Amino acid sequence: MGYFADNTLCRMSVSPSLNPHVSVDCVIFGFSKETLRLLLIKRTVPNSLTELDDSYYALPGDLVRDNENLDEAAARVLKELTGLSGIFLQQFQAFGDPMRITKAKDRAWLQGVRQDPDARVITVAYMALIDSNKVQIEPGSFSKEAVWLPISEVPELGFDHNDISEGALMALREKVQIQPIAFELLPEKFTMSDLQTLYETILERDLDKRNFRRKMLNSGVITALPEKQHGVSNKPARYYVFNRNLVENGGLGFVNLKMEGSFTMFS
Amino acid sequence: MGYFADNTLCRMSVSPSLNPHVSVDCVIFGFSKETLRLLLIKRTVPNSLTELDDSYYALPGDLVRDNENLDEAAARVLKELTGLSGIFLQQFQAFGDPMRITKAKDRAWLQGVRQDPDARVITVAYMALIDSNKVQIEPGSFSKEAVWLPISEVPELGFDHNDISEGALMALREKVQIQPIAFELLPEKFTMSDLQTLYETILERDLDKRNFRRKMLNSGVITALPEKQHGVSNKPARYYVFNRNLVENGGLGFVNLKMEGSFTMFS
DNA sequence: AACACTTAGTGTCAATTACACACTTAAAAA
DNA sequence: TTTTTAAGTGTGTAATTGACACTAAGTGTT
Repeated sequence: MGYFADNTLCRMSVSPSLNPHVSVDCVIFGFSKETLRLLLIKRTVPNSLTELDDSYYALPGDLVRDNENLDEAAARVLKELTGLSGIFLQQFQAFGDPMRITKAKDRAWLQGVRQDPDARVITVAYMALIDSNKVQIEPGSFSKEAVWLPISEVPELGFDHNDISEGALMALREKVQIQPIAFELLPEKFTMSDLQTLYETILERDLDKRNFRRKMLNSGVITALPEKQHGVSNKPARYYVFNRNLVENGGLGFVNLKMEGSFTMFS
Repeated sequence: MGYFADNTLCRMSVSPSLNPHVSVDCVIFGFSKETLRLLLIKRTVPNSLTELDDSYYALPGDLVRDNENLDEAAARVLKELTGLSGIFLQQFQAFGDPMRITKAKDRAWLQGVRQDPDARVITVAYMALIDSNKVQIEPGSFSKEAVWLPISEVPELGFDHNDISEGALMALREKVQIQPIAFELLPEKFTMSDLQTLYETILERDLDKRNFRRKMLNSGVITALPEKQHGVSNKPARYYVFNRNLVENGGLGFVNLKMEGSFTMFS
């Protein structure tokens, strides 16, 4: 009933040509087994009319509530799904094509879940970077099932979520070369090889081992630990940690990881 | 009456905690007299209750219509105000704080203009880069008055438009160092000094003349014309043009204009 | 105990790029 | 003719990039 306390809100729909809804969607990246993955949820169409194939994958997302801002809404979605907060979460683009919702399955799902299944929804997309080991998927309000799928194996998703995912991946590729954020995908302690493999995976290109080490160490964004690997059947690798505090407090100056063949400026 | 053709739309407000409206706002940059400027509109509060000071500046913007996507809405706002289309226009951030509309003047203005003045509005912000000489301000639907104000003299704006403007400026500073977009702010033909002054203004720092010329010329993004200035009381400067086609067709590879003191990667 | 296997870890040199720096040139105005 | 103003030009040093191959330290096998 509290919803109706302010009945002016009901007038919102008086000018329907101007009234799309707003949601947030989270493109959640993880990295395991040398593969970039997305955390996707499985939706089952309620009261399905079609006999077969009535479930599909989608990005976790939800409508934005009145009492929260966009960042808060995205953080809420992330927390409800993974139980985690304090995660790297960055808005990257709003999607608002009026034709976003055309697929039959999408409409069927909305029919069962939304008050107004035909309303146009504009979505603000966020990307999250998670150490996927930390995630205990909570079979919560969004979905009974959530899975990490390699980005190369992401199937056709609901709505325009394929577009959104691809946008996120492109944004990640760019950001990773400008800001030291890749670390968010690794555990606290990681080896230099872990880090290099991660960069290679994101950028889809090989990097020189020695040059990579030199750059990373010179940049000052990581610190070597005394500790090494145990129980590996080869020379044990040293562990490193990301200097989160140093980076966030600007103790390092600008750190830029540029494209090969790029042309840089200025004096 | 057409508004009510689909009465399901009226149900949108049945769950009022989920239904913000969506607008676009344009941060329109221009460059003249060696100054970066914003194109702002003056809004006069209709049926003003307050005696004095019933007008204020704001970013041009409008609610998004049902039949257009976000980019189209932004282009429409830009065109209605300036008469121009085909302008550089890029989404940079969505703003959706529930407390966006708290100022008395904003509420007063909305009261006169919107069906539901109390509705929460989420706005998708765009930045536009214009050669300000091209603009013939059309006293159209948005405003009787629009002005170019130096960014250093932008007053307190309506809503959260100061935040949005600052966000746009930061985004511009970053983008200008990654992509050759500054040219959008200059006329077709410009001198090397024009270009350098523009960069210096945006980046708020001095650049070395010789290094700047060398970099720009080596980058291949501009071409020298045979033509020179006339009627200046000093050595006439050569004119250059931006190689728009070459850049847009990727004929140049990546062009990156980096920060001083930056640290780059990879091999 | 010796050896095979696997991944970690290390240094140098050549080429490119960044950065700092000061004088000459071309036009108009005085 | 001289003054004034902004345009235009080159070099040397330091820093960074990028290419490249062998040794080290463990485990598992024979």
